[in-house]
Amino acid sequence: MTNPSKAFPRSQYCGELRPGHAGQQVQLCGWVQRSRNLGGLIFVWLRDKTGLVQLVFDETICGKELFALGESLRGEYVLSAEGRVSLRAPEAVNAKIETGEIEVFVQKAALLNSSQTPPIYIDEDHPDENEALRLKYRYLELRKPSMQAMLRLRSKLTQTLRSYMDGQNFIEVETPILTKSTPEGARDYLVPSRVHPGEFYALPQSPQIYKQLLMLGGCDRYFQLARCFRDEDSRADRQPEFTQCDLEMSFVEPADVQAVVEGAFQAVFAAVKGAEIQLPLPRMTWRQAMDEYGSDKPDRRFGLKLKNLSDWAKDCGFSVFEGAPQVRGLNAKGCAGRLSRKEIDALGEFVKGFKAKGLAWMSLGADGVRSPFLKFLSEEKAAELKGLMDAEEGDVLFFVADRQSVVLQSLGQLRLELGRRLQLIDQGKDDLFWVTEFPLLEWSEEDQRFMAMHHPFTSPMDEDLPLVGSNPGGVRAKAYDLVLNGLEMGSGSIRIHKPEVQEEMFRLIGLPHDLAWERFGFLLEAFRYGVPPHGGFAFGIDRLMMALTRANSLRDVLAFPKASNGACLMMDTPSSVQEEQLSALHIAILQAQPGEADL
RNA sequence: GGCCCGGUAGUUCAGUUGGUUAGAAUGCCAGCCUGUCACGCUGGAGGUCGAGGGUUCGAGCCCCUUCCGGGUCGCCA
Repeated sequence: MTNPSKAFPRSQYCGELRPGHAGQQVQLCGWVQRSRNLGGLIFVWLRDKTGLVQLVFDETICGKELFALGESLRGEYVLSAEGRVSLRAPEAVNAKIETGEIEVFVQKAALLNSSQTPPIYIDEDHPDENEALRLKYRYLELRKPSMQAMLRLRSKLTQTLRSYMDGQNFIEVETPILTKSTPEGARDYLVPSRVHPGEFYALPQSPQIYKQLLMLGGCDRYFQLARCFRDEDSRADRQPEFTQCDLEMSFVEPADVQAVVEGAFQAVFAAVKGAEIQLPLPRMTWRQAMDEYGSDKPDRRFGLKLKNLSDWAKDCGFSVFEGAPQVRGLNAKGCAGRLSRKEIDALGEFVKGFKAKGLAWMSLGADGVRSPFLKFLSEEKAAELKGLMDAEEGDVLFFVADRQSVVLQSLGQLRLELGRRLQLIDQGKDDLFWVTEFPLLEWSEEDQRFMAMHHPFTSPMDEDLPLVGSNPGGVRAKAYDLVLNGLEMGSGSIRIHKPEVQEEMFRLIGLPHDLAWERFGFLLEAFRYGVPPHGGFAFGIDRLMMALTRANSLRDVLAFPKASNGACLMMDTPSSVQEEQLSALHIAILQAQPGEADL
């Protein structure tokens, strides 16, 4: 019995019925997927979260009254039905549905609810249906088998994580959602205080400070499936609220944290995919990732590595290359026949989107070498270039000359674009690895100061401490990211636990002593009371789901996602509130309400 | 904030050089049909062409503004 209810008895779920149930009396509940009325015989597909089963209304068996009920059924009507499971004749078997070898002859049924004609198709045959409609009627979309499978997978994933973390001696602690605004980093969602006029809570971007305080609190090993909020524009892989598996450990170095995280991924892959992951995972330094792939989250499922040509370019004869701080190239192996001149020009436009001034190229076709800049090169330099690029007939070479950040980003993005266009990515493969030794700081042109690359509590690497005074930009951090198929799964670090190092860090990012104390005083004070060395990690559950299911968007792995502008189309939120609510919160709206502007 | 794509029946879409009453499929409604499974057959209803303005004798189509959805750059410690 799958349902103890006396009012709505249910002996099985629809999708569970098999030939072995033949002859049994079953009680089912579900929604009408489709009905086919042949006149004296009606076939109805009944659907629940497990799948479909065919009900048969035969007037000679079910009687006139029940037959009339069968005739009245329409899509998404809610039905409870009782009947006898019967093997179908061999020629009547439907191999397309799991329950296609049997059907249920209805003997009793009750119409529990009718339904309007649904605005979206509740099946897998219309995947490209209008996204806005699907979001508005998300509760209908959730009835689709693919959505049900996603929710089950997600539940399995979180159950696996909780059980694994528990086994590793972690305790789950819930940290506040109403917390303090942290000016470094992403914009916060703010919550006005009624009791404290003019003051605000912020929703957490991550439980970062709380988890460090938990280490101070002697918890030793903490984790949480934490909801996090960032008020920044969305992307296909970025939602304003998301869930992270957040963890922190005391008395550890990077390898200790990484071992726990690796184990978690191994457990998850085994549980939800039946896939085995070999540990320890591969590691690659940030420097190597940037040099070879132009990205700190490289997709290594295909080649096309970047080559540094800066030394070669110094006296190459082509002034654009000679005058640039850096020149790098990548070799699209064997693509001369697959990329037309028009497509190469389009790729030139593509890299301009990443601030590159242009894309130099060289095509080594069967009919000879073509390149807009070949005429500037001596035969010797051209030969050198081919050698450096590992070029042979059939290849197309691309080059960008600019300052390092532009060269790396534009070529890194070009590499991904080529991977997609030329379908170089092996979708059957999962590539999971660590990127380590991130820089501690990152220079911000906009603010003309160093910013913490990870966050301002990240510990420098011990061997780089002497560089802090002379070359802050060269200091590496005990910071590490986990990358899966070119997606950043998460990041972590060992934290600073020495007050004097923390003060130095605030100095490096230009945060004056007074301001640091104003913002993080509670933390700095706490650090005076015996901080254990500690570090941790956080990885996105949503992104992990996206990678596991090969989804193109986070919307596909969330029960109730937001649209790209952050709105919920189903509830139509954010929305305006009553004047009294605003005044209770001491808030006045300066601009016109949405919708009033055009009056 | 910038750029690109889209918005026509409940739904997915077509709509020619600007030209008669805006079409198809599916869904919906009615009738017929006892082995369908994308059931079939017959008939019917269904439209603010996202909204506003402009050009024109005439606009779904051209122009301007704007709203909505998707993608992306900036942004995302």
